[in-house]
Amino acid sequence: MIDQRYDPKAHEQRIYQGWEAAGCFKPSGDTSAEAYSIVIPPPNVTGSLHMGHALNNTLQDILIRMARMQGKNVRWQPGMDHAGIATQMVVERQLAASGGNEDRRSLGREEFVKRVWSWKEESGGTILNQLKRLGASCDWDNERFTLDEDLNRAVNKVFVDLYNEGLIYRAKRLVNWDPHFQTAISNLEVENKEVDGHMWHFKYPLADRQTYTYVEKDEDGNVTLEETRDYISIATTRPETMLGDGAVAVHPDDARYAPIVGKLCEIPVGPKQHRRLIPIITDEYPDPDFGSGAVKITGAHDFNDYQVAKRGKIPMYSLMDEKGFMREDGKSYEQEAEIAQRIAEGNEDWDDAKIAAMNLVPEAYRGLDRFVARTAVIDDITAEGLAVMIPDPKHKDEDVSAPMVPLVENKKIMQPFGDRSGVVIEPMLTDQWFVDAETLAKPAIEAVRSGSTQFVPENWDKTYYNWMENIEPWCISRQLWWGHRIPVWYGPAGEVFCAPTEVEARALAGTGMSLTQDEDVLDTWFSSALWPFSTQGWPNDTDDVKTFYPGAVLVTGFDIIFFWVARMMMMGLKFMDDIPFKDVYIHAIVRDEDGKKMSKSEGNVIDPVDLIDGIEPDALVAKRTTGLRQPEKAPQVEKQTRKRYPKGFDAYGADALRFTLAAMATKGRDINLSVDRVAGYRNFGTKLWNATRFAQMNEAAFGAEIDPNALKLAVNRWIVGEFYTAADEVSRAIADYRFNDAADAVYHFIWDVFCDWYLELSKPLLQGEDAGEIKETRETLGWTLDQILKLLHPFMPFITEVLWDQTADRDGFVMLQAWPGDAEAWQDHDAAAEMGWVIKLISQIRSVRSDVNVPAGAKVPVSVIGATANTARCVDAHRELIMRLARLEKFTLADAAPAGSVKTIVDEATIVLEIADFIDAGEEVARLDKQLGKLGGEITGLEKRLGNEAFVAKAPADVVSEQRERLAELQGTRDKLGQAREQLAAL
RNA sequence: GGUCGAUUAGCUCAGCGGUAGAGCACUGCAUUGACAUUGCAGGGGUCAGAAGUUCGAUCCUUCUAUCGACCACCA
Repeated sequence: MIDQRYDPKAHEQRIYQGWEAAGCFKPSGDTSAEAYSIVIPPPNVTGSLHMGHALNNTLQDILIRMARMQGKNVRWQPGMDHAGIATQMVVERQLAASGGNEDRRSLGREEFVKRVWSWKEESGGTILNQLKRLGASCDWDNERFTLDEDLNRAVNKVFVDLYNEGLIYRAKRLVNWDPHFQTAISNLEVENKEVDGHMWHFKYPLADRQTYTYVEKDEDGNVTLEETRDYISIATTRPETMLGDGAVAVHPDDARYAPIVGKLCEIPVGPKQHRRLIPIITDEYPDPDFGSGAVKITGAHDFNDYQVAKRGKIPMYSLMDEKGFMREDGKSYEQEAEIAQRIAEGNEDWDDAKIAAMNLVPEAYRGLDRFVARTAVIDDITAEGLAVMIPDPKHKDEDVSAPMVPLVENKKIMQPFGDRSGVVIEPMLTDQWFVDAETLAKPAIEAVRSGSTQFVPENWDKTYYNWMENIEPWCISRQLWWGHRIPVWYGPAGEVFCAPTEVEARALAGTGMSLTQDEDVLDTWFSSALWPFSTQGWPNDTDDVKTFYPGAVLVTGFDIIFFWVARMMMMGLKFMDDIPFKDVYIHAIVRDEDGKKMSKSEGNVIDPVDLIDGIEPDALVAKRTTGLRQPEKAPQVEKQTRKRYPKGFDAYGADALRFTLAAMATKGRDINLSVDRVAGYRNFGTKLWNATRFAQMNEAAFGAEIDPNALKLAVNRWIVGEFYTAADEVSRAIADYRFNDAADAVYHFIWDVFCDWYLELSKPLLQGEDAGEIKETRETLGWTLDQILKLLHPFMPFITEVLWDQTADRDGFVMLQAWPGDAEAWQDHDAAAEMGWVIKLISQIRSVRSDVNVPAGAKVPVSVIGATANTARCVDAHRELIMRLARLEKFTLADAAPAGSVKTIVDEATIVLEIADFIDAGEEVARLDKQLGKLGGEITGLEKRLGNEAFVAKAPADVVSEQRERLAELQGTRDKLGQAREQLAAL
C-alpha cells in the first residue's frame, strides 16, 4: 500500500536519478523510428533558474516526453552559453569584491580567461541542476558548452567561410560603444529608454560677423518675425559633441537660412583665437519645424549625423576615448583646429584616417568624463553670452522687467543604454567586424514565407519579417576576452589572413612572416546561432547531424526572436542548406500575480525552486528584500510579501509547478503566475494519489491487459471510452502546442470523470458479491489508472513514476511506456448514453435535494414516470447504484405521482421525489417558477429563431434540426414541470 | 511614428459565427466511508463602447476609448 500522502521531496530526486542511471534520456537509437529533436535555448553559464526558464523547459519536456513515449528517436539537446559580457562581468565583479587591487587588465588576458574558466568549472551550471529538479529529460550525455573545442571549430569554419565569401568584413563604422565594458555592442544589445533630458540652444556666430535678414512666416505667409542676425541658432541635447561638429545642416527648402547656405559659422567653444569654422550645408534630414530648423552635424557621435556626414562628405571627428572620456592623445587643439579650418574652407585635402586621428578637444576639456565636459561646455558658452536667451519664464508674459535667462528646454528624450552595463551608449567610430546580414536574411525570410518554418502562434512571423526585412549589418566583434577569438591573423603591414587555425593562417601567409591574432572575440550570439548543428558534431558529417538536424521545434520566448531565432535561421540555411527547425513555438513571458515583470530589483520574484521545495515566510522576505533597486522600499516589499504569502510557500513539488505552467501556457503574451493555482494543482496530484490508494485497497489489477469488447458492464465500457476521448484530446492539443487545452483535458478526465464518477460508480461493483463483476471492474480500474499515469506523465513525471512503480511489479519506467493517446480510439456509444443518463439523473436528484434542503442523511423514495423502454431498462440495471449515490429509499417505475411530491425532468421522463415532509409548497412553487422562467426565455428565443424564415432557409440543415430538437426537448420539460407546478399550486 | 496584442464572473484567464467556460475566491450542506490538499449543491457575466456584415456576432469588419509590448525616433 502506498503512503497516506505523496511527499514530493521524498521521491523527486530519487526518481530522477533512477531515470538518469537507467539511460532513459538517451535517444533510443532506433533508426527506423521518426527522429524528434529539440535544442534547448542554452542558458547563460552564469544563470540561475527563473520562472521563464521553468516555463520554457517544462513545455519542451512535455513535448519531448510525449515524443519519446510515442516511440520516436528523441534527443533533447542540453547545454549552456558562455554569455560573453554577462560572464566576464561576473568574474570582474568578483575580482573587485575580493578587495585586492587585481582587475582584468592587471591580470592580463591569459590569466583572466583562466580565472573565468575556473569559475565556470566551480559554480557555472547551477542552472542545469535546477533543470533536473524540474524533471527536464535532456540527453545529458551530449551536453555542450558554446566554448567547447568542437563548437569552436564550427565557429571558426563559419567565420572563415563567410569571410571568404565576402559576407564577413572589417570596416570602420559608427557603432554602439559601451564605455563601461569598453566594447562595441550590436544594436540589439542597446536599450532605448526615455529619460528626463535637456535641450540647450546656442548661437553659432557667422564667420567675419556677417549678417543676414532672418525671416519667419506663419502658414499663410505672413511675416511673424524679421530681424538681422549674425548667427545661426542650434539646439542640442549633447553640447559636449559640439567640439566634433563638421557642419551645420539646414533643409534645402528652408527659406530662413537660404541667405547663409554655403557660408561658414563658428563653433562657440574652445580658445577664441582657434575656434573652428564649419560650413552651413543643406540636407533633407533637418526638419524645418523642429527647433530652429538647423542641425549641427557630428558624424562621429550620432547615427543620424553619420548618415548626413557621409552624404555631404563632412569630416567626422572622434572626441572620446574608449572609456567615454574626452580624448587626451594627439596634437594640441590649436594645431588640429587650424587643419580642420583649412579643410572646412576647402583649402586642404583630407582623408578618413587623418580626420580620425585628429583631436579637436581643447586642452581644458581633455580627460574629462563626457558628462562633466558637457557641463563645462554649457557654462563656458553661457558665460560668453552665446546661449540663446529668453525672458525668465517664472515671470508673467508681459513683464518687461523679467531678467533674461538661457533657454533650456526640459524634455523627455530617448537615450541608449547598454543592456548589460546600464551606462549610456556612445556612438563611436571604430574598426569592427560585420556580418552581411542582409544577404543571409533573404533565404531566412523565404523559409518562413514558404511555410518551411512556422511560427506558433503565427502572428509572430510579422515581427520576424519586420526585423529581417530591415536588417542592418551585424557587428560581431567585441573588445572582450571571454569568447571565441576571431580567427584572423595580421601580418606586420596589416596583411589579413583568415583561417580556422593559426597553422593554416601561417600557411596562407607564407614562411617568415610574424603574425598576430586579432585581439577581439565574437558576439556570443554568433556561436549560439550555430547551436542546432554545432552541437550535433558539425562540421563533421556525423550521424547525429543527419538524424537530429533539423529539429522538430524550437521553444522560446519572444524576447530572443531577433537575437537568436533569426540568426539560427540565417546560419542554418547558409551552412546546412536547410531550416534549423520546423516550428518555432513562442511562449509568453511569466509575470507576477499583478502582471508585473518579475525582477529582483523590484522584490517580486518567485523562484521556481522555492515553489518546488517550499520556503518559510522569513526566508522569502529576506530573499525579496535583498538586491532591491531602491533599498528604502524594503519595508513595503516585506509588507506586501507577508500579506500575500503569510505562510510562505508549501513544498508543492515540481509536478505541481509544471502542471501550472502548462495549464497557463496559452497563446497570449503574458502569464501572470498565481501561487494559488500551483496549490490547486498540487491538490490535483494528491487527488490522483488518493484515487490510486483507493484502487489499491480494492485490489485493482494494475498491469492488467483488457479487451474493451469483452467487457460486460456498462460502467467499465463507458470509462474506457471516456479515457480514449480524453487521450485523443490530449494528444491533439500537445501536437498543436495547445498546452493549456492538453492540461485541462487530462485534469478534467482524472478529476471530474474518473474520480468523481467512475470511482463512485465502481464502488458497488468492487464491493459487491458477483465475482465476475469484481474481477472485470478490478481489471478495468487498474487498466484505466495505468493509462492515466501514462497520459499524465509528460505533465507530472514524478508522481506518475512513483505510482507506476508502487502499484505493480512493472518491467519498466512509465516514462518509457507506449503513449496511450495514439491507440485506436475505442468507443461504446450505447454505454456512453446509458451512463450519461445515470449521471444526469443522479445529479438532478442531488440538485433537487439540495435545493429543498433535504437532510443529507434522509433517504427518499423516488419514482420515474413516463419512462421509455430504454430508460426503464436503465432504471432496472442501475437501481442499486442510483439509490446509493443519490441516497434513495426506493427507486421504481410508476404510472402516476403521489400528491405533494417534487418533480424534476430528465430527458423524456419525470422524476418524482416523495419528499413532501421536507418542503414548503409555496417555496416549491417559487422554485419551479424560477426554472420555468429560465426555460421560457430559452424557448422563446428558439421559437423566434425557428420562426424566422431566413434562418430556416439559410442556416445549415444540421443547425436547424439541432435547434428543433432542442426546442422540442425544452418544451417537453416545460410542459412536465408546468404540470407539476399546477398540481402543487392546487394543494 | 510603425507593428503586434489586450479589454469575458470578485480575481487570474480560456473560448469563439448557432445553448457563455475553468481555477481561485464566495454561499449552503456534509466530518471518522481513497481524499477536508475532500465531497455534494449553488450564486455570480447587457463578453469595453458604437456602427456594419450575417438568418444569427462575445467571435468577422470598421471606428472609438483604455491598457500593454516590441521596433524606430527630431537635433
